[in-house]
Amino acid sequence: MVSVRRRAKNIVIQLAPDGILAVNLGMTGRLLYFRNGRSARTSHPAVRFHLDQGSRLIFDDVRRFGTVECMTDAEWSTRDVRLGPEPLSDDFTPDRLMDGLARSRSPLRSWLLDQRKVAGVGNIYANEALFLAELHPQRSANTVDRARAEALYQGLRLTLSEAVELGGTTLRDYVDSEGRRGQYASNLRVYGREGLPCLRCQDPVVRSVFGGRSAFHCPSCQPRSVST
DNA sequence: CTCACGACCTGGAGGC
DNA sequence: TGCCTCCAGGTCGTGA
Repeated sequence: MVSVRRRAKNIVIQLAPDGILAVNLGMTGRLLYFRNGRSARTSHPAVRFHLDQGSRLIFDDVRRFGTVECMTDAEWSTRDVRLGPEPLSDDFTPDRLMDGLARSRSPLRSWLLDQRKVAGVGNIYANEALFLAELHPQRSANTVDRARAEALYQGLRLTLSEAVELGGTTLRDYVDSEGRRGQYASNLRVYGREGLPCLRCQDPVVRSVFGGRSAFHCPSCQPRSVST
């Protein structure tokens, strides 16, 4: 192993002299590291890597939606280029976001979940960013004006940087390689708060389902209509 | 091409 | 206690 990095929702492990191990945790996957001989407490181990001096790296996944793939650097590159920009990187700009939104009639929440448009945004952070930008999750992407696109850009950057700072969001299963849970769940502004007061206006948060998953929004702060 | 929807899996929570 | 239904952090294939 030479290095470990992240691209979108993939943990990218660079092997030498050529080769990539790409791990996608799916919804319940965990990549757990156990030092030399430490007993490996795993619930649903799927892949075990035996490393130097008795330490192990174990991919554990209850729902088996996660994947571990081995490929060449070239194969990884062809996949990499199909992914959208990293929202916390310099090549993600309000202009680029605005251009992407303008080309699509998808609901905003669906658009944000599409890894080809923006990389690494999941359902929780899509909902959070839309709340910060005061945009309705089902509003068509191409109806967003420049000012709102800027707000969504800032919302994405703020949400993701805060969440990274706190080690991510653990609703139930997620832990990092040392077994630590993410601490961002208690900082969520709208996700999972159905019926609870909006943090801006106190009106109750509404849950809806489209695209097969839950969306949360404040009907007052995030109106569906384009006007207002 | 874009978009909506179902499928893939398992287990925890809550209702009766 | 047990059975049933609903729900879940993601991604991919199909078909309109």
